[in-house]
Amino acid sequence: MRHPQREPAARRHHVTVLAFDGAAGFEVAVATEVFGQPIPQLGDDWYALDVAAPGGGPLRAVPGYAILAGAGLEAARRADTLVVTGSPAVAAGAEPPAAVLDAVHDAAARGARLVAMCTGAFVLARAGLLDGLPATTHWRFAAELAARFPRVDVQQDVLYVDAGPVLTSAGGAAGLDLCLHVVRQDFGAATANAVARGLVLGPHRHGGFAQRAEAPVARPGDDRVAETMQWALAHLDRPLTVSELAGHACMSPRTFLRRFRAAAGTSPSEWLLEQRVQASLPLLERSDLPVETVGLRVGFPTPASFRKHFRRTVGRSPLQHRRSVARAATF
DNA sequence: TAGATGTTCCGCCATT
DNA sequence: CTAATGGCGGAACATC
Repeated sequence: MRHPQREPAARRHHVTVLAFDGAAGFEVAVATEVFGQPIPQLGDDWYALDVAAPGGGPLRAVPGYAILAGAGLEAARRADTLVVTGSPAVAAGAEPPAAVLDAVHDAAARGARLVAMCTGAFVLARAGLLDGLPATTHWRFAAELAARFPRVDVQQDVLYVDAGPVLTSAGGAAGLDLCLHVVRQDFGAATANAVARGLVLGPHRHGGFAQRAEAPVARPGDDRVAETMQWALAHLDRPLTVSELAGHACMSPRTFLRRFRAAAGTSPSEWLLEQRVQASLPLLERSDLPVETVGLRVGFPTPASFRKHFRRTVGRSPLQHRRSVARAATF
């Protein structure tokens, strides 16, 4: 399942989201949004998802509502990937339910992949499954995690850590990044991007996909692509061709194209267009430069091409955008 | 608006 | 044997 771009999985990849009383509802929601939404283009070659809780049925969630788990913990026995959610209580020192720890142990023994978001790391740590491994959690709890589980190599200030079979993420939205990272591993960057788009997750992840995050899993060569993306961002104003970028990455254009798509999920030219449009936004919003000049600054040689691509991604013309933002700013 | 010209990018395949 | 590479052709696309 590591690099399934090769061929479709023979059977569906089973994801079980494990939750218990006092669950952090947001974590459960993030996992079910990413893994539980069908992708029409993929049909059955996609995840099958369960939400499992001890005994099944309703459980109190933290923001003041209930979650109705569709399955009991026995569902976790089928899981290829077990998403372990936590609760504020376990972060504060409460013992996770024994049945939950059992399910986690069982999954680990079977070689299932364990994905913990935020306080879920405390559950894995309590199960002893993070010993000797790098892991992370919400910054508010990182010191607590390190103090209580000294054998865990707690990473501060990262969005998520991929330590092979055990993955952990920081709090809140970082869980989304981790889940998308998992999708990317299983189905490739293009599919992960499609899921992100479906969630209307902004493309404005500074520096592009491969840049953000430590991604310890990055394959050799991804850094050269990432560096080249970084370099391209700093030189958007000049015309950038694929062969130029490839040269910068010390690869043939053909290989660069392949690597780029694997890392970013899109083609260099499409990515460049997106970056150029993104770069034009602050100039339109916070300067009085003529539209043509803004276009030139971000690498659109003619106003026509600037307008066209701007409209395609933003949905309105550069001038319309400037005006609507200016109006918003007066309020 | 139509058309000439250049670019991109992907399948194919021999090579490493 | 597998995996990655990079050259080639050509369709699709962008540009002026």
